[in-house]
Amino acid sequence: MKIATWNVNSLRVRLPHVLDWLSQEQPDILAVQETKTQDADFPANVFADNGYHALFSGQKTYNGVAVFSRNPGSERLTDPDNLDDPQRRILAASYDRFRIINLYVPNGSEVGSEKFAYKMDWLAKISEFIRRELERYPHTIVLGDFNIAPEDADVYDPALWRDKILCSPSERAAFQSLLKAGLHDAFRLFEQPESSFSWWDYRAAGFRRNLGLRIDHILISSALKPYCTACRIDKAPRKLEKPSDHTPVLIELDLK
DNA sequence: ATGGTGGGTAGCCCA
Repeated sequence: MKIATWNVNSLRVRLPHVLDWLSQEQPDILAVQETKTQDADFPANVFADNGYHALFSGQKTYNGVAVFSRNPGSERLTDPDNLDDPQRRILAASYDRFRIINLYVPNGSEVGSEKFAYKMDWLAKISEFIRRELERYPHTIVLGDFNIAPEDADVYDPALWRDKILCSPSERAAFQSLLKAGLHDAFRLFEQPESSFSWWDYRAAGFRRNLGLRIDHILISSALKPYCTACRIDKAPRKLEKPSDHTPVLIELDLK
């Protein structure tokens, strides 16, 4: 079983890349972020034609999340009880053997800014929500664009990024607090190449020079951890013409 | 040199 996450930075623009990737990789689940597509315009029929069910929670211009899956999902949730937020950043749903929680964590702009305060508040509330979900659904995968590089090893130049947005101690503490709820960073369960990143700035030829950060993650619950057999970053889509600035991260689960 | 590029959308916001 293959499960992936990808910030596509506009589903409309990236539709050919997403369809090609689904056809090549044949994942069971693909969670995407930054669809920038309101629900009325979501191209669900295109995915149905390609053998994928789609759940989505979108808005105009900004944000938006969706989950594509071979089998239909159920118990869709977009608005946790403790989070009153018009921004479409979360989509949870249950599949045959596990629950998926797809997150588009706020970027936060700059440490200390109003958007940073929103990010930290959002993270605290989502962390509490995830704690409750884990109690109800022990087999859970939390994945998405976390907009947090958890460790210096996840940053091309840790000195340059020290205390900066995506790398600040409070963001990293929020990430650790998520793990403490009973989740594991699948990427770090396996040996990985050095300088592995999931996002590269469009500016300053970031990808060509591998000036990236690992901010897209797949966290698996303790109950699922024994069944996770691999986790990797697929850099191929980032090499295409007009790519997203993020590239897919995926895990393999051997649930027997 | 607080730059640079890209998406959505119509003069900017957001990443």
